[in-house]
Amino acid sequence: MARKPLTNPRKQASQARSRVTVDALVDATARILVRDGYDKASTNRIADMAGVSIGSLYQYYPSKEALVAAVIDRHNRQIMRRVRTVLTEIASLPIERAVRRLVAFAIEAHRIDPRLHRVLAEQIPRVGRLENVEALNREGYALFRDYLESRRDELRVRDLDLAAFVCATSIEALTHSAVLYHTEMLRDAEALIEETTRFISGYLQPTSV
Amino acid sequence: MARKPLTNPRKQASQARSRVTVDALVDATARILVRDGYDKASTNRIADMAGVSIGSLYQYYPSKEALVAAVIDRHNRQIMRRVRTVLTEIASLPIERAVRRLVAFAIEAHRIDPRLHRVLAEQIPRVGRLENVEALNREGYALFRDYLESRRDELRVRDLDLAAFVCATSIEALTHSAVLYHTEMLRDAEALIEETTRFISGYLQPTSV
DNA sequence: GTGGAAGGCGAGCTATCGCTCATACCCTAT
DNA sequence: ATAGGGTATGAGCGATAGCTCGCCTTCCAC
Repeated sequence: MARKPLTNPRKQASQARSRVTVDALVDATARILVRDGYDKASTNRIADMAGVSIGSLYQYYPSKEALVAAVIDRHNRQIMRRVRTVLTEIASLPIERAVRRLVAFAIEAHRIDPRLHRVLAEQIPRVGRLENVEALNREGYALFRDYLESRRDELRVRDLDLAAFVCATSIEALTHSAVLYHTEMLRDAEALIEETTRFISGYLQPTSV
Repeated sequence: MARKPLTNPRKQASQARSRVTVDALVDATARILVRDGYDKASTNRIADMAGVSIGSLYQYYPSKEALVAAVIDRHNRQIMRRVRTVLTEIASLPIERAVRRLVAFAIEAHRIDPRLHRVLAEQIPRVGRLENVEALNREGYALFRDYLESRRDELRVRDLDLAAFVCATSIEALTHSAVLYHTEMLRDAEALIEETTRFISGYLQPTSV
């Protein structure tokens, strides 16, 4: 079951001029994915929108999948940078406040570019970037697990790995679903944040109320 | 923003012979989606696998998307039938037992054909079946909400709609993720069910412990 | 038993896809 | 100022996609 299509860049751009080209290509790929979807995102069209010839495209990326992978990787790097920042910020906060901050962050993050987020979420599996994404997910769990570890004696949960999985997966699903499919909920985002916080911290803490 | 590609069947099969043909087409589409993915699922290939000519394929479905939509609709009907059954079964159960049953069911349901479930989940948006799926989701929420309503005085949650959304989304996300991306968790499925049940019913009930 | 509708067939059309390659321009180190 | 690698170009190739259309077969009401 050998994976044929190479999804890694072909060569590094070394001069400033070509770095512009590469950026334009990745940007154009993202824009077309959002505007037209994966099927309509042909390499010719991407090159066109980037204002670059098809030949140049293939200088840097061996396939359409490689371009999509580049968009995914870039997006994930941005998200993970934010995630790390937030998790550092909450390190010293008590559980409920920490959870509230995390939930608010998750909503913000989904709101940045919901349509790109959605298209990428859909395309990740077929571009073989699942492993990378899973790796980042696991990093996220691990970071949150560390936080839980530091508050262990305030928790009622036993298995911290499991708890981190439960919390992270739920927060992501709830915010994802609310932002993408139930936008009416965001009219009162406070209520959503409040309820989710109660949900999660009620699970973690012995009995808050 | 008119949707061009028609995704509805072209005509109803009236004779037994043609119903067989239509079934074969939908089956073949599902099998090819699972085996080769959406990109490789050409109409020629589908007709081939169904043992039917492309001409016949286009008698009943105007496009590849329509076929995928047919698979999605059929799959969703099956799932929803089960969901309704389970929600009827749990109607008389106390909260914790009801939630446990629901969680166990969700895992079962995801395990039936995980790969088909996954491919369909990925393809739903591009086939414009989102509305249908959302409608079914909402039916699911509503049914669960009815259950909550019947146990209102045992609950500590105020907004039942919100609570139903929170519970349903979380259960689906946790079981989905566990079955598709963290299969190692299923080695001890009991633990997962137990924890999720604690998670959800702890949120719903005043203070169980 | 026959005529018309329902069903089935598949060669082949057009469009577009991903991608290559021969050619030419730009930049920088010497 | 020039050599030579880095960069950019786009016509066009072979493959395959979705899909049509003219024709044949099967079914069924009468």
